[in-house]
Amino acid sequence: MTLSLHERIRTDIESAILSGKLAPEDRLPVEHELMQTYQCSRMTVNKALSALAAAGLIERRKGAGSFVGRPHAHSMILDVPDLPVEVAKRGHVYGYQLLVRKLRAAARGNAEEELLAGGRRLLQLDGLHSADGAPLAVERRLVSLAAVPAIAEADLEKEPPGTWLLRHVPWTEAETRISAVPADAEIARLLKTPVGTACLLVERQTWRSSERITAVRQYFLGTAYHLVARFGSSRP
Amino acid sequence: MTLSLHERIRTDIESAILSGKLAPEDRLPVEHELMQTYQCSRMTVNKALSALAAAGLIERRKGAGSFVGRPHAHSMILDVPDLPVEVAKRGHVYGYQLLVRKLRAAARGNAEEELLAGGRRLLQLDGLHSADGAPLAVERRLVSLAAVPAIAEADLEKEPPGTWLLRHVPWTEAETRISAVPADAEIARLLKTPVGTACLLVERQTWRSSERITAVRQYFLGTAYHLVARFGSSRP
DNA sequence: CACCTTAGAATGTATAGACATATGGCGCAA
DNA sequence: TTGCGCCATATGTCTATACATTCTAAGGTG
Repeated sequence: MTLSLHERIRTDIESAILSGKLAPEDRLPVEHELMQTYQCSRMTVNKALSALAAAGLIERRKGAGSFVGRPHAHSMILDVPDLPVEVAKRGHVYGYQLLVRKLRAAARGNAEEELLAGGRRLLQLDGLHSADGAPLAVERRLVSLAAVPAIAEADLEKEPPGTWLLRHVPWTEAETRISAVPADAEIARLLKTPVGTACLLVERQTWRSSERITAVRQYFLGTAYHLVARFGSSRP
Repeated sequence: MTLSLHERIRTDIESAILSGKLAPEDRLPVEHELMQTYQCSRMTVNKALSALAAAGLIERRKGAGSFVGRPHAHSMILDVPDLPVEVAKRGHVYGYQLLVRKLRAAARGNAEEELLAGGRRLLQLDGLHSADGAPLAVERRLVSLAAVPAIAEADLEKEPPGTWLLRHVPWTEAETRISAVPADAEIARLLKTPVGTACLLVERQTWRSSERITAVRQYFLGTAYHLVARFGSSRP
């Protein structure tokens, strides 16, 4: 694989930074120096440096120069896969069972639900995810009918609502909270596990622009599931 | 904030994708059409499309065209904050206590430890994080002396090793596993909680290129801590 | 009908130049 | 000495063009 010139410039600088030859806050050669070094035009140098800046490795300041960025943006990519797909990838047979389907108003005094409902009704969907027939997770989901009227007619007996929503409703923003909680009586019964078992609790809300679409709480059997987040380029 | 032209083209297409106007696999207008639409040169269009491709939102195929990417959408940004900073941000007083500091060889037969050690010794660091004096998390960390010889002389009594490493050792890749486990006897004793309490277990390994730097297991008191991941721009 | 060739289309890379705009340091003046 | 303004510096954006590379589809040939 022969690299193009701007890729070569980019990787040269990248490895200088990663190897420590260039330390954080160090100043990089200015564009005209790099033009001379690589005997190329300024646009080519610019493309390489812009890519590094977009990746967060360097910081460019108009009028001042280019500088190596502070150690790291401590943020990683968290894969939040579709459960059926993820279970299948691990070699198990995925199953879903709809437990509760209920059209109702937002609970009075529950600010979260009232924001989600937006004056109209909510669709509550409780369900159980399983792998090879064994319970994996139980979820309670609320969907805003104001935002997604079409879901009232969707067939959600076999297909989990998360998957349906993924395919039918584009969202622009989402927030996920991850914590560990003991299973209460109801969760324990559904997951066929003792009360108090450690569960991974995933709470997620999604928006389209500023309109709230759905909120979900998923309780995973702690020993049977984990999330993975990555930073970096490689791929195991 | 007035956007530059290539930024405007980029955000226009971006919002068309996120709003669903452009579906995955859809073909984008070709560069010459966009030149006409925006009355600009091809380089400007190219810059916008290249940025979208770098971000993974679109895929460009030489000779064929540009296409909206597969919904790689559900990967989110997970903040992996420095614990002292995070605790302070929540308005508590952070504390750290080093429990064990031990230079040792990799455990025989433990492939993970042997890979990390790389033929040399490991530094084992066990410690307890607390907020307002109450135990928050216990961690066991192994650092490769082959990769980070300098840590042998570091003062790690007050400053947690994670913070020291963040400041002194650049890493290029990291992987985090998140799961929920019950506290065993030792963890429970250190966290001053009953055996079996639900704990959030965060396991992280970091590399510089292909050289392993450190591996850590952190047990968080489930009720006292949570992680947050986001997708999208705004939101508190 | 199956296969090969080929022309056109679309992106990839690179050049040379122009003007815009933010920065920081130097020198001049109060 | 201090403060202000100017200017050289460096990046930001954009143009117009050129040629390379790869894919697609049309059309011809056996």
